[in-house]
Amino acid sequence: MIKGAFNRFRAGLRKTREGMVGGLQSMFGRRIKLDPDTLDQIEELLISADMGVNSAVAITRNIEKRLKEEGGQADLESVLEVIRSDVKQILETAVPRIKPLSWDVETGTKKKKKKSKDKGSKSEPVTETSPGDDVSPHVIFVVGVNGTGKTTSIAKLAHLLKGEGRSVLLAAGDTFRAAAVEQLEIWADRVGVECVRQGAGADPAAVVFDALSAAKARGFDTVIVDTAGRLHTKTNLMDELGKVARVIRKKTGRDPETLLVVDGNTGQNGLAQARAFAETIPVEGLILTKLDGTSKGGIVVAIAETLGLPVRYVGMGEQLEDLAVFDADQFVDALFADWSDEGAESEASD
RNA sequence: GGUCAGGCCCGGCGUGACGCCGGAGCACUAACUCCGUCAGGACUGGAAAGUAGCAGCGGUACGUUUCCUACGACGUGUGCGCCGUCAGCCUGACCCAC
Repeated sequence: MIKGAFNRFRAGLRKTREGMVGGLQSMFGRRIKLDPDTLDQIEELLISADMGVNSAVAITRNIEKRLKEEGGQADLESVLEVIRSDVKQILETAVPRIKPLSWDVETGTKKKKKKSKDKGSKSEPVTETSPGDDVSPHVIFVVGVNGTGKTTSIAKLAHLLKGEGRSVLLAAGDTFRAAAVEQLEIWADRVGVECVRQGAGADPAAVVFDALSAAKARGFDTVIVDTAGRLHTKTNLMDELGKVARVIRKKTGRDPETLLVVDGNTGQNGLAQARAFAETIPVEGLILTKLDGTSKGGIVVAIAETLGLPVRYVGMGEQLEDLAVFDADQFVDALFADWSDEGAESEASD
């Protein structure tokens, strides 16, 4: 099971890995010397993998330190080791840094503000609700710009959660795009979960409202809400998201688990998207899609570093099974897989 | 099929939001082929005096504008409120029937 996920990471990240690790190798061979030129090249390489300038600079600085310790010269493995542990650290210490402006101010309800944030558990990102309780269902609110793969990811996610024994209800909140509702229904059918819908052009908040009462009445423990794709620059549409989120909170008494879907090929614009969404609603994490076949896998690092948004799930393929819970360890290992295979992984002290 | 709840659609009004365009104010903008004032210096003159005029300063045109102020036109997967038609469509919960 774990091995399977790891292999999927490994396969999906092939291009990123080849670009980065392969680049290092072809640039320097097995030994790397300490001089400004070399460091510049390394930094550039990291940036071109979309890790973000800040991360790249920080990592490069650590490499420099390491090289000094080793007498101005080191082999490829120890440099990779620095990169690897730095990346891991950035991913694991991600803490949300962006709060929606005036989110708490205009809340109509003064219900108990459940701020149960258990960031620690990576293996179980979904806050748990046991099916038996008459607690409100757990709501996963999926948002993102157009064409990032929201609907598909929802299907995969539903599949994944259903496999964990949860009863999942989908809410067809994309009332805008032609045939989006039908598409979600088809997926629901295929996955084998229920789906609440209304006609095209309906108010998404109304659909969600219906879905929540349906979930309560029929005893579903998890509701996944689809939304229409929207450009993060359209403020009125972002407001609409806020409205839906408020409806969810009012109805369930707590914030939904909001996941932002980002196309793994997007590069730096992903940052802008994440920021815009996070400023409107409390985004908890990301689903990074289409990571197979992209060489920009480093964007994970940039987002974690600058916005503090952790990646929760990763999409890497067409199949229903091609969505994996993101795990920093596996990710990093997969990112450097070919080289750690060549022995010397005993050096990994952490 | 019934009850309740909500949404969408149609016509009209008001008020906001956003986008876009226009013009206005502000701001910025002439090293040089703009104006004024022209230190220094230059030129004419024996001198008195005068001439052209750089930098600086003050204006003005062409132009620019990320931001700022107020306005107008157009637009909207835009919020709120109201009036009308209440014909239609969709969804949820509960009940009844099968």
